[in-house]
Amino acid sequence: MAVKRNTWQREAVREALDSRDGFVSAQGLHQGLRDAGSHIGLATVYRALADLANVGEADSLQSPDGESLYRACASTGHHHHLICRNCGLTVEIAATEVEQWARQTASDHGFTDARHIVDIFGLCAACTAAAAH
Amino acid sequence: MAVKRNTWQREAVREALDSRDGFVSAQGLHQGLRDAGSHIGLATVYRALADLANVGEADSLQSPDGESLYRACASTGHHHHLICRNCGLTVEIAATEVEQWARQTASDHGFTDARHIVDIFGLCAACTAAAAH
DNA sequence: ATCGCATTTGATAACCGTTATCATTACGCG
DNA sequence: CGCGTAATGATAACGGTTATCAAATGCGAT
Repeated sequence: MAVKRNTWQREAVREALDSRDGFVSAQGLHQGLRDAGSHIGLATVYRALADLANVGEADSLQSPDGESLYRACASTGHHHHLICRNCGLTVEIAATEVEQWARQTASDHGFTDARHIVDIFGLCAACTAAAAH
Repeated sequence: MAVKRNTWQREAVREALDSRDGFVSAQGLHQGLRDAGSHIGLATVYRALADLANVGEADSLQSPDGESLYRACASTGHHHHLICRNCGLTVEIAATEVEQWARQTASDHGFTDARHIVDIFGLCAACTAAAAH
């Protein structure tokens, strides 16, 4: 484990992730890769995603029903998401103020190594209209 | 299913939830009830918690490792939590500013019916000290 | 108070996503 | 080219949640 090797599988996962706009589940990504003809294994997808998340190249969050969702992450900066609970549309939101608030609040209470979960679930304009009829 | 019946089990779950300060996992709550001498079943705890969450008497969130956590929801006001990822210590934090920010951000993007998840996970002072030696 | 019946309960099995296992493959360096 | 070792992948194990279904129980009607 001393050195990370460059395998085509890892690249495939990275690319597949980049090519998607919203969040994808590990299984979804795996399915997509298989459909595209790749013989990549499920376990490998999980490992690759976990690695990407560790290095900071991907963001992960838990969907309301317990799945882990991943998303290619603009390398710099940490941002949050506004997610349509109906169609899955995802909007990135910069939240500098919230960042600061979170850090501040955590240290006010003596907490260290603070990570925060800040995500907003709602109905996007389109789905709101569709639901209103 | 037309009418909800009042069973002692449902009450037991509600009270057990009220008596706890932070978030509890369904299994944790079940364990606690069993320890307290109750013969309540695991499935029932899950059902009761889901019901409470539906009615709005409880809030639920997903822990980073995929468990569903529940907490009694103070009827008035909505607040967030600072949770020690090691010992589970939970501190309630008022977040008026964040509330407002979330609502604003959502509507800025045309989203409606916005709920937000805002929680901070970290290491509390005690656990930080313990981990540092 | 009692009856009747539909809802709820509870032990367990099924489910689903994730992680571990371990023999096999193949990257990377000399 | 060849070796050592990390990565892969099929599958089993795992843990939390949900479904199943017979038995128990609340609740309105009597």
